[in-house]
Amino acid sequence: MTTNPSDSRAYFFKIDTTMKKIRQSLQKKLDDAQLDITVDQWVLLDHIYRSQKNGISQNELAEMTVKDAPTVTRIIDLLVKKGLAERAMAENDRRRFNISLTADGEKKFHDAFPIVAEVRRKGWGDLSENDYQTFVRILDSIYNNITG
Amino acid sequence: MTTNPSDSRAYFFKIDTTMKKIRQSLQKKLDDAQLDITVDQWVLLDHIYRSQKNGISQNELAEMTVKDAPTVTRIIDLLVKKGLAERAMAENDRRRFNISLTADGEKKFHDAFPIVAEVRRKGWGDLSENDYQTFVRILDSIYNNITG
DNA sequence: CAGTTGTATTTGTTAAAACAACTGTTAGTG
DNA sequence: CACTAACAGTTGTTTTAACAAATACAACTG
Repeated sequence: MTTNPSDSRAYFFKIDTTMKKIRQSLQKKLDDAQLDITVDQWVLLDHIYRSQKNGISQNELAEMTVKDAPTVTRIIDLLVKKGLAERAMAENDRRRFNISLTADGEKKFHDAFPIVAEVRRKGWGDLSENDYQTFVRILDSIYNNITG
Repeated sequence: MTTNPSDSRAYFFKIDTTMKKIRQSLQKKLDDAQLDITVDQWVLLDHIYRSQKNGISQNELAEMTVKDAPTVTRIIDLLVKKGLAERAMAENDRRRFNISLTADGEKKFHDAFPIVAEVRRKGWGDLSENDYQTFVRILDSIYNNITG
């Protein structure tokens, strides 16, 4: 990072390019393992898995992942087509679906998780716990400054 | 961020969602100002502007922005269609184009820049210079760990 | 209880991402 | 010089992003 005034605070590019590299690396490893899912499908799979006790709506998934509703609809279409997730009508609100994983979906989660964890570890390298807390604090702060 | 072991180091989501919010916010402000460009078009516009002395190839733009060559081809198609950029045959290599901005492209850059800068400032808020250096160090480190 | 407002999801469209396959040009090797 | 490999860019296809508009249902208001 230079001290060129027009570059200072040009952190957008860095976040963006770093995230792109992470996505590319993760996608490649998922492909290599022949898991037949994309990174975005993994992200939804992960969120569904973690909230499976109650079942989760598409809108909730959209908000958590910062995707919009149509995007979530289409990714879930793909997950359903692949037999990894299913839509159950919510009994108290017929507009809503409760999304859950099928047995195959849970298996997929468990197959993919170690790969994701490995990329995380590799990316983090030997950065410290202190770094982690600072990093999270800054990201949260940017997030809140932008949305707030 | 919880201390749940399965969540620790789940920094991918945070980078991803923060970047999405930044993009959404910036896109909205570009739209509000009726600048008629997307965030990705802005990113290319910015990189072309900053390397305009020598003229830059599509491949170089692809590498800098971590987009692949077809994506760059198509975004430049759009910039050219909008009259913001132009392709000049490189005189010493007929495979290559030197991409540069038109007068309208430079005007667009100057019109959009304050908006981008404002979103940057808003996102950064009152985080410190020290934070900035740490943030950049960590992002660079992750980038290198992933690609290296 | 009719009418409005709000919510959950889907469909249509344009832009962008990434891979594969292709054209055309350059460089290197025998 | 012919042959091959490497390089720059384009085209085709599937997935994701995001807006707008539509459908269907729920909740509120008078």
